[in-house]
Amino acid sequence: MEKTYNPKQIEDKYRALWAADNLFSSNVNASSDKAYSIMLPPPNVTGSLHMGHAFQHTIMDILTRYHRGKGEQTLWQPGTDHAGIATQMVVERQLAAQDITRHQLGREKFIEKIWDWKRQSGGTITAQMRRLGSSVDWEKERFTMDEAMSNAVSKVFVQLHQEGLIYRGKRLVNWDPVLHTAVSDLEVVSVEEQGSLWYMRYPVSHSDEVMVVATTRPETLLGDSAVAVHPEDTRYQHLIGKTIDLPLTKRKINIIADDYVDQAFGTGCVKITPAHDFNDYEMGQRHGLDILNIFTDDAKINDAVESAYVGMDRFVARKQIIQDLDAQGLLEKIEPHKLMVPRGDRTHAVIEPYMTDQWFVKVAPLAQPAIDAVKEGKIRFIPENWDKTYFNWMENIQDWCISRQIWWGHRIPAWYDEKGNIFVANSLEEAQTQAGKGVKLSQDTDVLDTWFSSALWPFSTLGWPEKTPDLARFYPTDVLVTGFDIIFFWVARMIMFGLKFTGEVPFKDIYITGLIKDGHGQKMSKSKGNVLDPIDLIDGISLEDLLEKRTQGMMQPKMAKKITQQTKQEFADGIPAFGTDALRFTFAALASFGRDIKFDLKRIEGYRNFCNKLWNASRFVLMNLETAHITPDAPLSVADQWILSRLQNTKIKVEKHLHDYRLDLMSHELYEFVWGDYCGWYLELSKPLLAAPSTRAGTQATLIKVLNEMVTLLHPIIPFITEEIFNQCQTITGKNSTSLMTQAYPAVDKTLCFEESEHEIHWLQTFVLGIRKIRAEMNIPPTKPLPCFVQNFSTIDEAYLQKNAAILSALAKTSQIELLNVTDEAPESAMALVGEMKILIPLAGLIDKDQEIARLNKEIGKLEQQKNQSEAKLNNQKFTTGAPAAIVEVERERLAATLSAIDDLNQQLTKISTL
RNA sequence: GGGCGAUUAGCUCAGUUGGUAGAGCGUCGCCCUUACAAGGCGAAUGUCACAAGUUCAAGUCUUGUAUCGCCCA
Repeated sequence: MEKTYNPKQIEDKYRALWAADNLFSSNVNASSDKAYSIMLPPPNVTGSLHMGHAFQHTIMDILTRYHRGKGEQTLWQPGTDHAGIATQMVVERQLAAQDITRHQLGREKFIEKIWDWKRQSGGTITAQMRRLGSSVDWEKERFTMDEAMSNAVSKVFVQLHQEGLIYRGKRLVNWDPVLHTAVSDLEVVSVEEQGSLWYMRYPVSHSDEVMVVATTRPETLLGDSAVAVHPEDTRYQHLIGKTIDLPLTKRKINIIADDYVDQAFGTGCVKITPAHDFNDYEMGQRHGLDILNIFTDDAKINDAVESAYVGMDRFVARKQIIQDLDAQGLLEKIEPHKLMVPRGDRTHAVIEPYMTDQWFVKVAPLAQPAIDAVKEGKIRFIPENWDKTYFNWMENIQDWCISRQIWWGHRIPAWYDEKGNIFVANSLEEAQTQAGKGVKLSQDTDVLDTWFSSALWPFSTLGWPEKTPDLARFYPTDVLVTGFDIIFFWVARMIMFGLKFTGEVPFKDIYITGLIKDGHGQKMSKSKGNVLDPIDLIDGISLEDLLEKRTQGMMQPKMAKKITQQTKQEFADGIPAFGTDALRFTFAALASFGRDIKFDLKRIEGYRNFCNKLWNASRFVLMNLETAHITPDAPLSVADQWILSRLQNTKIKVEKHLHDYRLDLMSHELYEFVWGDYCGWYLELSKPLLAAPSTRAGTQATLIKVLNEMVTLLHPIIPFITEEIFNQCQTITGKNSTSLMTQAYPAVDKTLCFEESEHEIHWLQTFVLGIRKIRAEMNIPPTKPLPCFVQNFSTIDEAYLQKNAAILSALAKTSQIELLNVTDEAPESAMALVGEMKILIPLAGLIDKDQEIARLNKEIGKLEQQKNQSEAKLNNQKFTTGAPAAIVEVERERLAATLSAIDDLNQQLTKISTL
């Protein structure tokens, strides 16, 4: 083995091996009586793997590999999402580079282009998943636009329509005037921006009075249907019921009262524009107001209202209207005002609430069973308080706009005849049958929201609506691993559709992960230039390349400069190659239940070091056992029993943490065991044990046994390095297996728990630590052999001393250990305690007297504090009578031990001081 | 405005049914000891945001306050 762990070489090797032997297949363990399944939240096919994916994929892979190792038939279902708008935009942009628009190309040709593109570069993300070692069943990979998936979509649409749960209607939707389509709430990002509040004078009809109306959007004046005030607002009581002569138009609008109006905002009068504001729309419904749409599809003023502004862009119109109002003396004032501006996440255009014909899902009837499923515990959120967010949304749920005015996606299975009658059917043929022969039909031009097909993902991927064996075996799935940002848009909809169409929940657990932020807690984003590519952490990247990546295609050169500066500061030497395993271990270790996870390079460096540690421990074992003949049933030394016992303990905890989805604690447990117990103590213990013929065989067997189990336990987290170690060890273990992946996950073996050995090794550790401490504080080199005495020992101490003489000499570098009677006069020494037993290291020119006095004083000081605490408790009668007897007893023992130690140290102090 | 969350070592975070506050990184010493300097040995560092309450006992439970964050309207 190499002296230093080198991830690159081994990763390529095992990726190839796993693929060649098809070890990720869900056919593995087919005869098991248990099945386990996870659906990968299908990533956007246009996308690439970001840190959030890598994080969640690591979690899913750990769960998958663990259950596969447990012998369960395990499916991790992969696939990608067609991502309607995003994908369409990618291809449109490519066409734009050649000066072609999609309209010039036509719908069919354009869609062909998209498919071409998908075939070419749609595999980016799956290629990256392979780099991560994600053990998904590639044979089952699906794409939401696959034929089978599309059929499922159409079937669901038709059935919901038949049941009256899908309808077509005119409603306000989020409209992207650049893309010319409705977009979902998820695709709208509201950001606070600096705007203005315009105070406009609205003249009351047949009166000299004006009402001053404050608005952030003066151009919507054209579409005003009313002015509203609070019913209890004393300022305006006399005006309710009168009308306003709407400026710049020839229209009259009513003054109405509605308690939605906030008296304190602006002047307490609001203009109501039902066609261009969601709240105004609601109020319009309550009061039967006209809905007057004043915009075209690209947010220019239309001709619905006769005015001078027809054809103007909304922002041009705004300026003009302000100017014109001002000219007429109708502008009272302008105040700077911060407001939330909704923008499309792709186009960055200001989103308009816009009246259009759209298809909707009537959600309320579907929502109730979905709420119940969580309430009844059929589905469990982890961490559980996410259920509150879920309920909060589900209980106030709105109908879902599912149509999009784009070309890429599942086309709505609805046809119109020339009179506008609608025929919803699975195919043109069916629609034709409904419409009658000879009737000319044309299909709806809209496509479905991508989330519509995603909502079917857990069962459509398994073959639904067919009753396939996969569906029977793997549905409901076991856990959904996802972020909280899509609880509404995806998670809730899967539950609703799952229950509706399969009668069962789509998954039993929902593990909501935190969000990966950068080292400063900032969200990673292209525009901030703080994105980390997981692949760069694996392979490493130079500063130059990183700068190039982060500033490429920046809109503002100023930002590019700032990003360059920041990046240079943070990654002065670029990023070293940490390897996949280090990255995965880092993700596991970070997977606590917090909401934000700050990703700090120092962490991954630490876990890379952990991999190196594991590597070198294996190297040690291999070097020592190369020529050994392993006797599995050789008698075990105390140290062997101890490490085996610790191992069982570790396995118990690992299982528990895994079942609680606490991968951070799971990885921490394994980290401690490997680094602390195995490397820190056991390997050191094994050195003298291997040297002695009587213990050699047992230690050889234990070294390899524990190492082998260790890598098997770690394999779900760090599959590559463990696979390599496992394979290198096969000559010693005598196994002849193709892959660690086929090995059973180690179970707890209660017969290997040795309480007494744990006790003995604990004694030994205290002994060694005591001496090390004296050495360190007295500046005695760790290599210098020390003679020492022990005094005031029990029979157990004596037995331990005798048994462990060789080990103590190896670990504490004692040259000899001499037993002294209590009555014997000890030489001038530094002292450490192991329980009641004193370890004495003769000063004899080695140890500075003053230093030892200082050391003892410090030690005594600490113990005094402890003594005071214990005494305070025990002197409190309420404690001694009120607390459980066992607790009181522990406290008593603690005090006794402390007092005895103080006593010993004080004696020693006096002794040394008087020398 | 409604909901959720956070506040623990210099930094990033654990802390399981209340029972002596932990880890990693960083810092400070001493060591290139044949598995590992990507390492070893040792050390220092906390009014657990604040206040009150419950309790024999509170980082942990209750209430309130402050600061910060996220989601929804």
